[in-house]
Amino acid sequence: MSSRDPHPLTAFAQRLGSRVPLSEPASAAVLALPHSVRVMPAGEHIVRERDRPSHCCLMLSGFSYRHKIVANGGRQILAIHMAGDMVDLQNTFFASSDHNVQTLTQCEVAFIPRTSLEELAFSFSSVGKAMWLETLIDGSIFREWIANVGRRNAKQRIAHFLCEFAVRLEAIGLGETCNYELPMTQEQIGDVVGLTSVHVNRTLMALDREGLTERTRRSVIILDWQQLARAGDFNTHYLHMPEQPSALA
Amino acid sequence: MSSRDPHPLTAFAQRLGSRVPLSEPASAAVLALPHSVRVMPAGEHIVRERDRPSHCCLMLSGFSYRHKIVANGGRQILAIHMAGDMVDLQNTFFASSDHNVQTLTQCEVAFIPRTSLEELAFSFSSVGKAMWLETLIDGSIFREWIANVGRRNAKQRIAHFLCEFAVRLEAIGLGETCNYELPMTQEQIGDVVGLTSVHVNRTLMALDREGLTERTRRSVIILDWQQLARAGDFNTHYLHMPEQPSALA
DNA sequence: GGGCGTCATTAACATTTGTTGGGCGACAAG
DNA sequence: CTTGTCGCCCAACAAATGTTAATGACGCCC
Repeated sequence: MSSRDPHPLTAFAQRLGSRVPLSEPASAAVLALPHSVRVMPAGEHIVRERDRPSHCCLMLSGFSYRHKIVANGGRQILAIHMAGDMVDLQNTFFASSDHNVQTLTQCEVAFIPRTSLEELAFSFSSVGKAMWLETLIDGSIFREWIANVGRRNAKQRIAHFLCEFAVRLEAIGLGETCNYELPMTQEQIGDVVGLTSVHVNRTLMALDREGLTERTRRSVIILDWQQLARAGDFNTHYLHMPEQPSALA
Repeated sequence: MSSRDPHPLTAFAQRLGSRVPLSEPASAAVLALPHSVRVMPAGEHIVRERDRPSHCCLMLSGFSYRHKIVANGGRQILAIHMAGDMVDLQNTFFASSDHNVQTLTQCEVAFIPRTSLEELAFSFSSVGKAMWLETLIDGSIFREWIANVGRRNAKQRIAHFLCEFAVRLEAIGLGETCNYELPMTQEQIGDVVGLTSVHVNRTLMALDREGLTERTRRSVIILDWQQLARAGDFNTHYLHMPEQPSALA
């Protein structure tokens, strides 16, 4: 492994360490996890519903999403994942997956055997606790999304999503909070917030017209963070970030 | 502790054991957890948003619910909890709670210190794994709820909720699947499925008229399980129950 | 450079869901 | 027994969102 090609699990170890301080040996054990790195094109399945995944997948770059298909063929996106996210702690301990995971863009992913991860979690309680915290944060985001689709109107939902994406991107050091690429079609945004693509379009245009955002294709510029956050009833509390960036609401 | 008053944590130990087999000492350690039992009247707060809970709370009897309040004063219920559920694994490891938990009926709850629970989880990996599984199942239910409010219409949402409640009640040995007491007002049901109480009423009446259910006050009788499950796009898969009752869809 | 497919945009119209407000019955408090 | 409150039920109307369909822009492949 050359210096131009750092160890692929470094970012993961740092992320866990930011939740719970890791001792030197614990950190080394994380880096020693067996894994294989794969590059996957956009639109490919990482996990399918009813699969019994034997590996857990860690995002190294790119974006992926979880989703479910409902009776009438509608699709609901349940989460968006980006670099550093553990994509399948959610399913690996179940007998079979209850939802799909698919790449949104081209992705580099590291596959780690479920059993190795499990052993590690119970050999180093610091690592176990950090991983547990990660799953709890996933849960917290799920809860916020329930509230978002259940009790907010179209404008609030979309504003909230734009804010969340911005904050999460910045937290991992990709893009500025107020100017980023959103790698999704309006139909996919609709599947996130429980709206049709037509209504997503109406609402995005309205946000632009009101001067809160400025979009061109996939790029989003947030012109007035305070107002957008207010419009989306957004607050970083539920993200439980290690240190709260004080600049944001 | 007399024989008429069994150890309050027995059910909890059994529940964990149904997920991951527990050795004799592991099981004993669960029962040895320090705890204090309290009876709480209906409508009381167990956890408030922004609290830093030092104790985790285990439901012994009764029903409680998690919820968030959004900008316009709307409320979204995020989960319903019943006997045997661990109410606050969700929050105890965070610096502060991101939502509220409140009793729905009178409840008996056992408060267990967070630190004891944490120590136990890392002393006995079987217990740790079982607890982890519990939180993953909570997450799975959250995901299903996102899909429910995001992509199903009123009839589907409510039918789905009625089915879920029925199956969960039966799983813990309370009430039959097709005839139970639902301890919620129609407004609270609305807060679960993201609808107004007026529309919940319309929809419940329609289910009755179509012969799928029969209700009087808080009692629900499911006349045609198959059809109700189909109407609600309901399937027990996401509940990840230890043994699937084959009688249900 | 031309052709093709995907995606954003818009409009007209349909449907679902929300809002308001009133009546009624069950239950609890006095 | 009376009264008040709460929750269920209902109807008329309002608003939000979905549906369908057409158009144009853009990027990609040959």
